Amino acid sequence: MDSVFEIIAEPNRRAILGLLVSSEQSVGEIERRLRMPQPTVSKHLRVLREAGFVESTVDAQRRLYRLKAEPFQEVEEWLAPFRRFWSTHVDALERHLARMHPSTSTKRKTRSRR
Amino acid sequence: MDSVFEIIAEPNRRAILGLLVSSEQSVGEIERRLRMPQPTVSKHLRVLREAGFVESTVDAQRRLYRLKAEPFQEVEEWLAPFRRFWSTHVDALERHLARMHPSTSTKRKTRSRR
DNA sequence: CTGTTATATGCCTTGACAGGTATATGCTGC
DNA sequence: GCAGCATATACCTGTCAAGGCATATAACAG
Repeated sequence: MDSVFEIIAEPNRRAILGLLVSSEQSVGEIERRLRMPQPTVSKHLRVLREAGFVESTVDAQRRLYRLKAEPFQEVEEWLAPFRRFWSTHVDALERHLARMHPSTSTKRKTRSRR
Repeated sequence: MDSVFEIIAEPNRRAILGLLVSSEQSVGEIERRLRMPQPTVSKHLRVLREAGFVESTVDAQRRLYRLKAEPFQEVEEWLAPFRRFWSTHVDALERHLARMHPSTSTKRKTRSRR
């Protein structure tokens, strides 16, 4: 598993990363919040740790995991050239997202275009 | 293959997307430039097309592929919360370094957001 | 020391996906 | 129509990673 993209391809890993945005969490908390078996959590955390997405510190019997920045920046760098390209096509994106996630309300001030 | 992240997890697909940043390309050109067997190119293009990363138009016997914007911005949206997180770290680091080495000029790519 | 909680690891099975090769489809010009 | 080029698809196979379950390690409480 070499690239950061393979790491974030896994939905459960993205869920874990999402949890850690707010604050550091113990394995048990992640297990509880994501309703995910403990070995699964540990294994994904291992992958994330070895890829540099997270780091852990010991707190008694617990281990607290928190995010690290670098791999995210790697994604950011890859994305950069495409950003220049897509910024002219914003309207199409909104239609696209509306199709993919019909429930998600776009919280934009509805300036009634179209 | 449901999420955009699984799509871009494949190195050859990222290579194809990279090629298309500059301009649209035919299958044969991609095949030539990436030194990749033609069926492989076609298969990856199919995946990319079905995921909305590219679209094609017919030009005689050739098909010209070009990028589409939406899926990239989906990645962008996922990345956004983490960007907030890491940029504060970077800023903190810069302040730290500024105190330590007041003479050092920060030659950073101008981070155009926030 | 013993039991209990928290986390990590090992083993096995299963499924998905990428590559290779062959072949099919489609368009063009004669 | 046929020949030739460009692209797509079908089929097969190997690989690899994720999940389930059992078990190992580690730190704490008593």
